Amino acid sequence: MSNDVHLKEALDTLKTTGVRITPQRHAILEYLINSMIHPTADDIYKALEDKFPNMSVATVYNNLRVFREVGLVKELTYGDAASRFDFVTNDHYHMICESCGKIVDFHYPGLNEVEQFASHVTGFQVNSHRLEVYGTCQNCLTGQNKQAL
Amino acid sequence: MSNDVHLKEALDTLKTTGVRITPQRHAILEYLINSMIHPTADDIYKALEDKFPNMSVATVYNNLRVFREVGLVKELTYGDAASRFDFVTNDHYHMICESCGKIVDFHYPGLNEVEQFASHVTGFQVNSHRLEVYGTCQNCLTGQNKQAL
DNA sequence: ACACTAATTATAACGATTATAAATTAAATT
DNA sequence: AATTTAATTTATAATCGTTATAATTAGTGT
Repeated sequence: MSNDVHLKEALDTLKTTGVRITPQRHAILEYLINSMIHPTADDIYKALEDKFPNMSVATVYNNLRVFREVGLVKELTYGDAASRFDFVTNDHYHMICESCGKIVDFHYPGLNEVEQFASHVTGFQVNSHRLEVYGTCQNCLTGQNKQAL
Repeated sequence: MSNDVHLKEALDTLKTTGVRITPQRHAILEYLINSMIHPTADDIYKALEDKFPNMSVATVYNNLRVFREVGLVKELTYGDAASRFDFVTNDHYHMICESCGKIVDFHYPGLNEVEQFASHVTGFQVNSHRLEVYGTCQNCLTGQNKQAL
């Protein structure tokens, strides 16, 4: 599915949910959809400061929260470090480079059985799960491109 | 394996690694091993303030970092919210109640194949993975014990 | 017991995120 | 198109978890 369609559908979702479509929201969504880097709030803020010189960081955070609540966006949290935001398309997991911080999507089928198993042993009603794989990317393995996570 | 043995082994690990065993470290380790709540740094700080009225929060954080580096402790990060710390015994995953924040351990075999698969598709060299299942615990399902996460 | 170095303490600083209040604006209604 | 109103944005300050700093204290091998 093309990015244009994704954007159009996202805007529809907002309309349906009664969330106003402001230029800032439009731009943030567009950036999120086209971005491949799983950006932080600050990445987005910086990327849009040419188009919106007066936009506040709070606006970015506020709208990312709105998008998350509506289900358009997933927040990936990393302790003290800044959260990264991911436009929701279809289910995928993340492979994270511990050397340079790069995040690569990968698809993997049914971890439903893990959910079922966990539900059975703990007695919890399961809603979702989170899986991340950590390692080192090819770039970092061959020595180039070192930078802090 | 009993908690006493765990503590003794942990102290051995420290000795072997050349990490000094201070009363504070002893107490933090002991608390971590006996605690079932996957405490935050602040939980630990508060729990030990009777025994160590002059202990600094920094000491707790410093030592948790040391323990993590030596492999005795795992840090579970949750975005803006405080990290929780888990004494490493054998491999297990976490079931997290989204209503009250309770964390329950559960064991599950080989997710190695996921690691292998991910490594294959992404070209990363895999080090580890993280899996968490989210849901609602029995207590919260039946309505009691509501509190913020 | 001594000396050497690491660990602790107290405090300030940091960075990500959120709360607040005033100003602006999207969009429903006329 | 003008009006209205509540939602949104902005600017700023505040919050909270965590880390850096520098001075003091205390483990541990000799």
